[in-house]
Amino acid sequence: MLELPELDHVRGALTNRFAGAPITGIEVTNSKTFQVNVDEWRKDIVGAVVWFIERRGKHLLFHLDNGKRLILHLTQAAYLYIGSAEDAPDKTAQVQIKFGERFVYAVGLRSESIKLLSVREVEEMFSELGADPLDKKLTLNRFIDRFAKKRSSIRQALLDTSILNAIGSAYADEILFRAGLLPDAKIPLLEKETWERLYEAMHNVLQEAISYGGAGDYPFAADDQLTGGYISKFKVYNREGEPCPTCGAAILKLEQSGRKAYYCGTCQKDK
DNA sequence: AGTTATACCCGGACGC
DNA sequence: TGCGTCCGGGTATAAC
Repeated sequence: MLELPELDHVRGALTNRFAGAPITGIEVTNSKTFQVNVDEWRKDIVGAVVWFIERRGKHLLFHLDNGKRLILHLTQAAYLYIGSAEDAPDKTAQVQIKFGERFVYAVGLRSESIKLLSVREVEEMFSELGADPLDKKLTLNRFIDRFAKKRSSIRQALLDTSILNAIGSAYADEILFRAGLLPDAKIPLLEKETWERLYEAMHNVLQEAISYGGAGDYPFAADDQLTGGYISKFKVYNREGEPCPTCGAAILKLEQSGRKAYYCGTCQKDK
C-alpha cells in the first residue's frame, strides 16, 4: 500500500542519501513492456547529478542537473528499496538506478510508470492531474472549489485523481473518520463547516502518518525501522468488527462501487 | 456535455 | 514451482 505519507517517507530517505550524487547507471528490465529505450536514456542519465527528489501525487521526480526529470509512478504493490548488488529485493525490480555501489530498486511498477521528461513536459503532464493534498497553494477555498461540481459521495471524490492526487482507500477512510463524515455523504449537501473539518482532518491525518513513517509494507532499506509505523495507528481502515477507538461501536464495512469503505456508523455523520 | 458508474488491465499475493 | 484466482488503483468506456 502506497499513498501520500508512504511516498513522502521514501522521498525523504532518497533525498537524504542521494541529493548531490551522480547517477552512474540505470537498468530497466523488460523495457519493451515499459516502452522505454534505455540506451537512449543513458545518454541523459548517466553522469547527471540528482539535485533532489520531489513527490507530486503518487509520482516521485528525480530532478537532474541537466534539466531532465526521471519519474517513477508508484501504485498498487509497488515499492522502492535502497541496497547494494548483494542486498537486493526478492522480487523483480523493473528499474535499478545506480549510485556507485548503492542502487535504488523499483519493484512492482506497471507499464507507463517510468518516464524521462523535460521540465516543460513535466508541467504538461501534471496540468491534467489533481491537486496535491499538502500543496500550500491548496487553500481551504480552493479545496472546496475542486469539489464544487461533484454530485458523488465524498469518498469517491477523495479518491478521484483529477480532484486530489495520492489519497487512496486507507487514508480516505482515516480522513473521513477524523472529520466525522460518512463515506457515502453526498457532496452537494455539505456545508462550509463540514468542508473545514474535512480540510483540517486531511492535513492532520496525512502529516501524522508521515511523522510515523507511513504505513508501507516494505522497509526502504535494510536499516529502515520507521516504515510501517502508522499501520497500528489506523482507526478504521481494514478494521471491520473491531471497536471504534472513540465510541466502542463495531467498525462497519461498506461496498461502494466495488470498493470497500471502513467507517464508524456512530461517530461519522452524513454532513 | 459533463458526471458517474462499470469494465478491464495487469503486477503481486496467495492457495493449491 | 507453477498455475489459477483474486485484489485493487488507474484508466478507458459505457451509461446516465
